[in-house]
Amino acid sequence: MQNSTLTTGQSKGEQLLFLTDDQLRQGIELMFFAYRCFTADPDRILENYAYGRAHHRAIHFINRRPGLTVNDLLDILGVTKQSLNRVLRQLVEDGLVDSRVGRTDRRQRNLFLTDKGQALEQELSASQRVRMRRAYSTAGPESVQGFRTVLEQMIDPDLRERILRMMETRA
Amino acid sequence: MQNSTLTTGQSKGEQLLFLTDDQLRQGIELMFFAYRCFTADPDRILENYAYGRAHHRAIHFINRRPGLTVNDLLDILGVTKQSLNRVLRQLVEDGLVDSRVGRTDRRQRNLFLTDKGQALEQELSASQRVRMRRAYSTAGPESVQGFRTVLEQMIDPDLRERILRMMETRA
DNA sequence: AGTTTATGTCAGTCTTGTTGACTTTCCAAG
DNA sequence: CTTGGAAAGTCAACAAGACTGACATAAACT
Repeated sequence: MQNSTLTTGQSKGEQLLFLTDDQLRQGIELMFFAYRCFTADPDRILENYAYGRAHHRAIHFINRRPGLTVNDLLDILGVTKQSLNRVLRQLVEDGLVDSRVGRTDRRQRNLFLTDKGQALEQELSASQRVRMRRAYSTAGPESVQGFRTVLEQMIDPDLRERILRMMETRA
Repeated sequence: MQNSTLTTGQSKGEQLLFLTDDQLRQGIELMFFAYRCFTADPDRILENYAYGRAHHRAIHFINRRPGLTVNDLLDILGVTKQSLNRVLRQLVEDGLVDSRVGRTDRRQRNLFLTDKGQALEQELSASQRVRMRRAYSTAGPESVQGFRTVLEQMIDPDLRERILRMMETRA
């Protein structure tokens, strides 16, 4: 009975045993727990600054793509402008983010991290990289390749395309 | 310059190139986007029932370990009892969860899904399993193994132990 | 009998998301 | 040059879901 519930339309060949509902459910739980640990590190740091996860995300992607517009960021984060604006205003007020009027289109705002912002970004991402590095090196390169492949496939195709393009065109 | 920032103490051998800061950052972003897509499916379903992600998590683990106590669930979810209680009370009121007084220790409450609860669980987890199955089958068994290995390593050791034990002792 | 444990509850706060309405700025098409 | 609409910012109100702290109750343990 155990581990034998095959998914619809799957033959019982050994090569497909990783698609049982049980295996899928285990993957689902691993995602839940891993993500929680993954966000716990920066969350602890953010407490000291009275910021939240939303601030972290903004800082991360501004660092990733310096000069991106508010609309770009909205697109990436998938939240409303009102929600992002609250966070962004704080970061600008606190001198972590520089919001410059667009040169070609002056309606737009190009976002940059200040030195202070970069310092926090470094601190936050360092804490996550420590965890990733440990997991990667314990698991080994082949596992990491598989990890990346599956995660990519979990992302909606149109979003995946945008992300992969973003990752290629790195600073 | 690109993709060449080695992490502290890493030799430049090809076998360790997957530990550059860039690679780690890409892993971090993949986690962010994949998790968002991963939760988007059940979130859409939950809207129809006026429930949130917290309800989903409770339902998931009650289904996973029928008869678990409130304390067990608190331990797994890592939230406060006040936070869980709000959710649990709703689920009991709405007839999705059955809270029975413990037989050996009558202070405890053993939690079970009702038929109605199981139906919703099925609907929710099915939507996630569709995504997982698609990702798994596209990526292939070797990638899935790597995916699982890395995720396990991302989880704090003590929590990891408990989870793996939970996965083994499946219903 | 007193203490600890498991659970439940009330009140209040915070972050982060939402919607809706409105203004300002500015580009571009008519 | 005027005007329509897009981009951005702002204000207000609200909800979910996390938190803390205090307190209640029942049961079990010592």
